[in-house]
Amino acid sequence: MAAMSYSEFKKMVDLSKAELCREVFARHPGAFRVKKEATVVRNLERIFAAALRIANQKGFAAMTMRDLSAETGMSMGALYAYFPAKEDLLAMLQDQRRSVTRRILEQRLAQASDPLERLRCAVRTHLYLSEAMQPWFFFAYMEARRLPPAERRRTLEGELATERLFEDLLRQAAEAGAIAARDFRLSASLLKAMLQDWYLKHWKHAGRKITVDQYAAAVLDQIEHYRPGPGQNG
Amino acid sequence: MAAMSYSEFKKMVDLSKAELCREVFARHPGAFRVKKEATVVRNLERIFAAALRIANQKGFAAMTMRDLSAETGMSMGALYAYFPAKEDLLAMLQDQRRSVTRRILEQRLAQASDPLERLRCAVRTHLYLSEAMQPWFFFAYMEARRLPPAERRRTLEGELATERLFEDLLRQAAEAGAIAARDFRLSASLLKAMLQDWYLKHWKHAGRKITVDQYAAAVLDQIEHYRPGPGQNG
DNA sequence: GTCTATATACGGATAGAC
DNA sequence: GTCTATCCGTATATAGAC
Repeated sequence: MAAMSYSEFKKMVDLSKAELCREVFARHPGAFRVKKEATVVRNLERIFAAALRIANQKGFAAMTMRDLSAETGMSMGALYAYFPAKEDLLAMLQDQRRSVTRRILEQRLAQASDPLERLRCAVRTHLYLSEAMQPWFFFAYMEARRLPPAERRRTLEGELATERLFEDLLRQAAEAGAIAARDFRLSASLLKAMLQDWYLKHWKHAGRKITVDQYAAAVLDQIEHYRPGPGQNG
Repeated sequence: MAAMSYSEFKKMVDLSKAELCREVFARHPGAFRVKKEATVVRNLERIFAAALRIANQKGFAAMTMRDLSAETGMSMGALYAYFPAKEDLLAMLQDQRRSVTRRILEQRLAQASDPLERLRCAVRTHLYLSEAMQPWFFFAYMEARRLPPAERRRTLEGELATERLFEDLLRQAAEAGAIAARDFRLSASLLKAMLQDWYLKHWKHAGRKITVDQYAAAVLDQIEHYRPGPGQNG
């Protein structure tokens, strides 16, 4: 498989707002007082967009239902037809991000078999996902603490699973001789930190006109050109 | 200068809770209704420790003054003798972290002149600071959004200044031939992400029994052993 | 399905005693 | 310096009309 770029990724994977909302509706059939899919999807789009915009600016706790009402143009009564409590809106956003990430990552990885290509694919896919859904990823990271214990555990476990995936991919690439050996667990940790910085400091990278493809190249460059051995350092 | 370890760092730099509180008192003379230094320091210790513990667990906005009262054992009335409003407590914590970071980083860097040593010193010092003051750094990162615009700008500018410092250190080390050339600005960005992950995911690293010295070595290893050139990749 | 109006509770901040 | 008691605004959530 040739290296996929972000624009190709976007053509192949539908992460449109409408599609995300349709999935939420499909995954939680009885969760809404409103029953007509088109209506639910249309209003969820407004709610999610507004909630992510406000919460990512001043924090979910500081966002009031009145803020959300004003930003969506919906009344408070109408909002409560789409989630039983404010806290459930938070869980919905977290859950959808996690579900999409896992699904897409698995799909994309299944298409590559060469170890180095799999590693590159995973890095790029993670960055592309967080680019296409930046507000969702930022929100999930910053608000993970506020989840109820059960949801919190699931999010944490998802994070660790992703990290273990990267650890395995690094190890397999090294065993195939494609990259140099190293401390795979610690390297996976550092790699994850770099991937997360892409969506956590999105405004900074955007201001510098760095594209997600350039960022992916820089991260992969750093990983692939690590060559331990007798150094030139004193 | 020989490589400094975390235990040596802690012997030389006093980042005890009492010392931090003494500095806050010294830096804001008229800010407290209570005037006796010993009393202010003793109570600030309790307040800061409790506030960081609660806020880092569930977020500053979700921490109520009643929570803080219970955790400190002080009454609400007493608390308000140490800050005019909840928001000012937030600013105080942010401000003190920023002030300490800038001061210590400058002090330590002034002691090294060799470019590679300066780079290593900066990386280690940043990690050691965030290890010694982990709750402060975590808090500052997660709650930066909630600051009033003026304070917010100062924090942001401090972050960018630190990143520019790392960019310069990388460039100078490369010009001295100590490390390979690369995109210095982007590399500084990635470096910063790795440094921040140390305190953002502190529980994870601690659970894996990674010491801050091991982490520093891994980060420096990755930077110093980057060797672009004809690769073994297909 | 959506709106207006409101019940109910909780949080920040202060007054005034000791 | 610290405590108790309380004021008052504001937040979530709901009831019931349309």
